[in-house]
Amino acid sequence: MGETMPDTGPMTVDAETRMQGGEDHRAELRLWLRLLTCTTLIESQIRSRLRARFDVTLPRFDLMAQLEKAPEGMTLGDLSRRMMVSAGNVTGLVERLVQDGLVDRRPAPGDRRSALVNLTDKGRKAFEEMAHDHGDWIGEMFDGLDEADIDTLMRLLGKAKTSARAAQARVLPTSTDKDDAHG
Amino acid sequence: MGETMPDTGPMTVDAETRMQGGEDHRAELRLWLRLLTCTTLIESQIRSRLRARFDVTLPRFDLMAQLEKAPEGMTLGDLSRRMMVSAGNVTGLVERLVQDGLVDRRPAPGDRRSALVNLTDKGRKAFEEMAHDHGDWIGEMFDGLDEADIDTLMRLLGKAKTSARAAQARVLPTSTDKDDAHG
DNA sequence: CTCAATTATTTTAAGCTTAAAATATCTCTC
DNA sequence: GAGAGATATTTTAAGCTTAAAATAATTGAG
Repeated sequence: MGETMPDTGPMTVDAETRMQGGEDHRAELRLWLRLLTCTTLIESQIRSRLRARFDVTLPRFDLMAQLEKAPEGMTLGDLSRRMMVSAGNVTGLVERLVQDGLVDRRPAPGDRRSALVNLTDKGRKAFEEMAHDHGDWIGEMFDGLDEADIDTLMRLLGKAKTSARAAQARVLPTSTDKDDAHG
Repeated sequence: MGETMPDTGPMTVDAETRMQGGEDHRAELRLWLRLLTCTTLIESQIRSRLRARFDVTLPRFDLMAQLEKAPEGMTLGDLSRRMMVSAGNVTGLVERLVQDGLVDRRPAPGDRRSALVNLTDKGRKAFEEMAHDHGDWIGEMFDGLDEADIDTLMRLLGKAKTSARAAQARVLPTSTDKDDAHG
């Protein structure tokens, strides 16, 4: 099959052959790498600037950012889900933030398993200051994009998000159905 | 100034006032959060599937992926730059991969400070198997995007990457400006 | 009510990650 | 060819992160 055909560049005989049975995911892989590069690039800068100017770590800032949007406080489980990190991770972060006096935790009313975490006054004040600079940094980082670029990215990343969640749902046994006849 | 003006919703006097001196970065912040969500979502799934099916961590897979593209091997410094992680991080990862027999390291010819890292036969074989599934997973994850979506995302994320690097260059005083090379 | 399953959190062990300091080698200039 | 500065890597300390097991409280079915 095609043994005399010369290599004609990216789309070689091998690649075509491979596509008969499975699929080629070259474009998707390149997209994934670029997405990862972008995120890593921005994340590293934010981390390093937060440390340099405020002596705070990015995960602590992220946790405080969640709390700032929740005046009633959040449980550790809420934080874990919103931040998309493990429960044990949140336990440790909250511990250290309590130590710093930036958040407090108290028993949740009505459920003795849960604790409610809140920003302290000190924490709220510190966060506002950091958030102001953080916003400027993000603005600077995306300076090269115009409004239309941002809109388009929001839309397509939304699509990607939905697609990735669908893949996740397909692979997770999903919850409590012992007799899911059709997956 | 404006002391009798009532609060009229999201765009308050405070927000407008703030915009006189500085800028508002609401759209950019939302974009950053969405970018981060997408990356985290995909990264978590890849990490968990790599662990479940191959008992390997994502950083080890990433390091092997770099080596696979470099038949001549890479120094630790090369790996650190390409993977965008610290040098000390690479030291530890290589150590553990050598332990597993997946890579080897030997003195770099001509520079006694450096070491060249290469995939072993075992490592190359293991990587190829993992890479095959990994490609499928990424393909599945971006299943909801068509070709045009992917092209547009590549283009706009490229723009974002350039913009973020520019911000970085502006803040780093010392740089020999070698980072625009991408292989 | 009672017990099994679920949910919330903590603990543990292993590994990842960074920044900064330390070591060793190299390169370039005089 | 010596010494200053640059580069490659390792070490260290602290903190982040996960998966899995353990603990504790809640819920729901019978």
